[in-house]
This record gives sequence, C-alpha cells and structure tokens, in this order.
Amino acid sequence: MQLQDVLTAKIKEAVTSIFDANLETVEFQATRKDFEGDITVVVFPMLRVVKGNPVKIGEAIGSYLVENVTEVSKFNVVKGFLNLVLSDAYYLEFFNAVTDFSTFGKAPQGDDAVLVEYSSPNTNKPLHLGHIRNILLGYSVAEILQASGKKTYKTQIINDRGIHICKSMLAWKRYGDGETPESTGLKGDKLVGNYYVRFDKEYKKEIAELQAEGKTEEEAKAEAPILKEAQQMLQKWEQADNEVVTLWKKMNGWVYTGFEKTYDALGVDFDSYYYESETYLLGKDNIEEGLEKGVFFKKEDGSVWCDLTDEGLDEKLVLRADGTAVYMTQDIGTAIQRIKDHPDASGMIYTVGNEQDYHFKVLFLILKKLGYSWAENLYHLSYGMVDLPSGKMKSREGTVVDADDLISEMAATAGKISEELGKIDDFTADEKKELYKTIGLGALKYYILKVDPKKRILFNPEESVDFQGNTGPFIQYTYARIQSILRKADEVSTELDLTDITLHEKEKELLKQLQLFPETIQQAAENFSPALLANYTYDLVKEFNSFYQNVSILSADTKEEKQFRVHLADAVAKVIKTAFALLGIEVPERM
RNA sequence: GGGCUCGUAGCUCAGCUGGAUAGAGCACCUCCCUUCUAAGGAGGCGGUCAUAGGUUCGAAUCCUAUCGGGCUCACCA
Repeated sequence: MQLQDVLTAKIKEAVTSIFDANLETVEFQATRKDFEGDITVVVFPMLRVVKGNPVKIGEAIGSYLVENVTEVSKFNVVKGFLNLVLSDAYYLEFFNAVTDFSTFGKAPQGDDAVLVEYSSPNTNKPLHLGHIRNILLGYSVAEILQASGKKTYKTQIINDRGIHICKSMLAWKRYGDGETPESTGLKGDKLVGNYYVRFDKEYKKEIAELQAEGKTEEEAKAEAPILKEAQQMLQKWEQADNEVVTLWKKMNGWVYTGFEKTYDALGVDFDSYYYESETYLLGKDNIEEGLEKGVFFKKEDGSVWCDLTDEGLDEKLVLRADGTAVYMTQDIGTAIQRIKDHPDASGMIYTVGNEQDYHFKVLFLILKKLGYSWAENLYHLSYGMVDLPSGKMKSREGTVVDADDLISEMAATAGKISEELGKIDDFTADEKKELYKTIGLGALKYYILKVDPKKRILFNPEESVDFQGNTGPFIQYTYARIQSILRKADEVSTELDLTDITLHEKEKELLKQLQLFPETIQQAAENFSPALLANYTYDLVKEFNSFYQNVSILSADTKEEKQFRVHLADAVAKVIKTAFALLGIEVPERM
C-alpha cells in the first residue's frame, strides 16, 4: 500500500513538528462501516511517546494531514481513532491505473519454484469426500502461490504398493471371474474398490470360522488363509514375480483411468507423478549419509534412529534392524529425490490430513538436521477430517461419500434449481449439462474451501450443500448478472473519462474492496489459505449487490457516469473470475 | 498420561500482525419482482466469543490453568 507509506511518513512528520516527539510506527485499520471515513489511524499507541489527550492529538494530526496530503480530504476523531476520508480522486486514480482487471492482483512470476503435493491416493479404492478436500485444497493453494509470484509444480505420490493393494488383487483373482471395467461398465477404481471390500468380507468370514473352531480373535486375524495368501502375494511382488506384477499393473491401470476421470471432473491437474513402487526403496543412502554426519545413531541391534529429544520430541526410527525402510525412510528419500528432479524448487508443500502432523514435524526436522537448505521451506498443509453426522467415514461400513457420486449429485441439484427458475430455457441439452456441472462443482468446491483448512468439516449429505448466501453459486450468479448487464451495455465506449465523476458511497465501497485484492492474494499465499480468498470474494460480491441495488448502472445521469459504472461492474466481474479461478471454480456467463 | 489442534448466534462459518457497539449465511418473522437476472435486496429476532485467572490504555485475538471435541504418541503406510 503506497498510500499507507505516505501517510506514515506524514504522520511522523506531524508528530515531530507539533509535539516534538518521534513515532516509530503508525497503526492503520480500515474504518468501520458505522463511522465516516476510509482509513483509520489509531492514536492510542502514540500516547507512549506523546503525552496528552488522544482526541486532541488526533485532531492535530488530522488537520495536518488534510493540509499536507492531497489524498486526505476530511477527518474526524472518535475517542482515540482518527478517521480519514480519502478523496474521490485517490480512488479514481487507482481505478484508472489498473490497465487490465483480468490480470489484476496477480504478481509477475519469479524464479523461485515450489512443489505442491496433493491427492496422494491408495490404488485400492475410489476417491471419497476426504480426498476431495485434499485435492481442492492442494490445487487451490498451488494456484494461489502461482498468482503470488511463485512458480509451482503440482505433484502427487501414489501409494500403489503394499498389502492393501494385494488384498484387492487377490479378491479379484479369486472371485473376479475375469471381470474388467469394460465388461462391467464400471469405472476402474470402483471395480477394484469392490474387490477390496470383497476381500474384507471374505476375511471376516474366515475369522469367524476360525473363532468358531476355538481360536482367539487375534489368532484368527493372523491366521486367516486369505490374509496369508495376500501376504505371500506381497512377497512375490517384491521378488518381481511375473504373474503378480502383471496383474498389479493391469489393476492399477484400471484405477488410474478411473482416477483420471475424477480429477478431470474436478478440473485439477498434475505436473508430475511419483509412485511408491518406485520410491519405497529410496532413502537408505541418505540414512547412511546421516550416520556419517552424526545426525543419526545406530543401536546395538543395528537399527538406526534420530534423536530428537533436544527438540522436545522422542527418538525416531529411520531404518529397521534388518536394514529395511520404514515410512520415514521413504519420505526422506522422496523429498531429496524431488528436489533433485526440480532443481529450481526451494521448498515443498505437503497436503496431508492432520493425523500426520507429528510425522511431518519429525520429517522436516530430520531434513533440517541433514543440512538441506530447502528444508527451511517445507510446509505441511494440514487439514481436518471430513466427518459425517454419523461420525467418521468408514469404507467397510459403506458410509463413505464417494467423490464421483457426490459430484454428480451436486450437478443434479443445480439442475433442479435451474429448471425451477427457468432462466436458461433456450439452452441446448449439452449447454445445460455443462452449466449444471459448473454450478454443482462451484457449490461443492466453495463449500469446502471457504472453511479454514485446520478445522474439521461436518458434512451432512441429507441437507446437501447450500446454493444461497455465502456459497459458490451465489457468487457465480453475481458474475452472470454482471455479464448480462455488460451484454446490454455493449454500445458503451471503451474510453473511460473519469474527470467529472463524483463517487457514490457505494461506488467508493466497491473500489475499496477491489483495492484489497492484490494483498488478499498475498495473504492467502502466505497463510496457505484459500479460505481467505473465498471470503474476500464473498465480501466483494456483497458489496457489489449493495451497489447494484442502490445505483442504477445502465441509466446513469451522464454518459461518463454510465461508462464508469459499466467499467466498474466489469472490473468486479473480472476479479471474481480471477479469484474463483484460484479456487479452481469456473464462472458461467449465464445462469 | 505426554504432544498437537479446535471450541464465536439454534445450525454452518468469518473475524488480518491485540483496537471502536463481535459479523455473514441458513432457519424463523416483516417487507421489496410493470425498473440493469429475486440463486437477489432492506429490516427484525438471536451472543457471558467454552470457563476462570493474568498481561495493558484496550483481549474473541496474547499467556497460564481448567473443561469439552478431534488427532497423535508403531520396527503400519
């Protein structure tokens, strides 16, 4: 904010010349709606340096500013708050200075790059609502970072190996009867997911049988033949057994095709993919290095540990006694590998649920100890669970909210509402379908992104997602309404003449809100919080609606006024579009 | 039990580095579609900001303790 710098300097100047005292900082805040003014200087903190009555001090500074700063046209003092009224010219200049509102707020791209990891699914079941939160957050944060001037690489790590993958493979082999996505018409991830569930069913059956034979529950769980067979399968996989690997490739292929469809429906993309089947052996060399550097130590049994007691944490195992890797080993190796693969990247963001807070705390600490410069720029984008009114989502109990189902339900609801309103009766069937998808997704994405990532979300499928109030569709609707105005205003010249414009109160409010956009993007980037951006957009839309209700755009008094208002509405629409793009939400021209 | 985290209106959520009388939406009540798209707008109802202390000119915000919810403390991933 340039003006704030000017004001700061002038206020310091005023305090020096009037009170013969030196101010170190000046505190500003936006003026509350119920007071006259645009920006407020808080006088209280000055009392430390300047003795006296805050109101008198405020008045003295106020009149000094009106005289010496052209942008300040009036002032008033309430208690210790000096409210400054900024001139119309100041706001009009701001508006005029923005050459292109469709790129307004975005910082030019620098050289500094950052990796954003998100999604990271298992390949044994379809994506659900929990993944949706992850995916939307990760994608949006990547876009926001990009808009804040960073280069970003979107990436994911796919958990494509392990006992859980073998479970669905085994169940398919036993009971699948050669089924394929083509033969069943099922999405590949759904088909594989069904066999994962099937495995669990058979497993439970076997446990029950064994328990009937007198085994304890624990024995039964460990000895169930189907589990034993799955474990053998994993061993065979690790030995690169041809048959197992072929099956694994085939079924994973189905899953990937299925995932792609879901990603596509959500409108997200990735720049690179990492597979655990390729990275799970990484990290062992790094452990060796760490041992040499003295970051790690070896216990009598040969296992390797990292001592984090100085940091108030425990000792953490990084390599088993038999030399095999643990989760941590792999993550250390993968992080190092990724930076090697992206030499311009100076940091990494992991979008992973908050149940792994501790893991990432430790991981980052270890990487720092290993001396990697980029380890200072690691961030765990931790988010809360998505819970149902009934509690946690459990795939086995069938209480999972499936991602694809949810997406299509949202579109269906959007369709129902649109049909009732009947504003798009002239649309073709395809156009309607496209629009309903846009609105449905807008509702879902906004619903999830507007809440602080840290907080858990309670999702009630019965009540579904709102389409009124602080929602995606409401904001999309405002955008569409502005487009409608612009279509009708097409005879307005592109030339903008601001010389004779006197700002209406509502116009001023809108301009103020627009002005905040660039810093909102920066803040959202710094805090890794799409929620900040979502709520900003809502405020902007509220402000526009208030303007819309009070100020006639197309029937303004003068031609210049009309032009200005049309341009202003257009600017609002463009900012909405940019903000929503950063949230991964599309905006329709009509709805 | 240790660590982390959350607790704001009946419900879902905002509230930036401490600042003025704590804000929206939903729900409920009253109005406003012959006027640029009513998925909208104006107003009403609704709060001891979990509780108790502390820090100071000033606390929803910072500190401490307590209570409540969640997560986590694996040679699982």
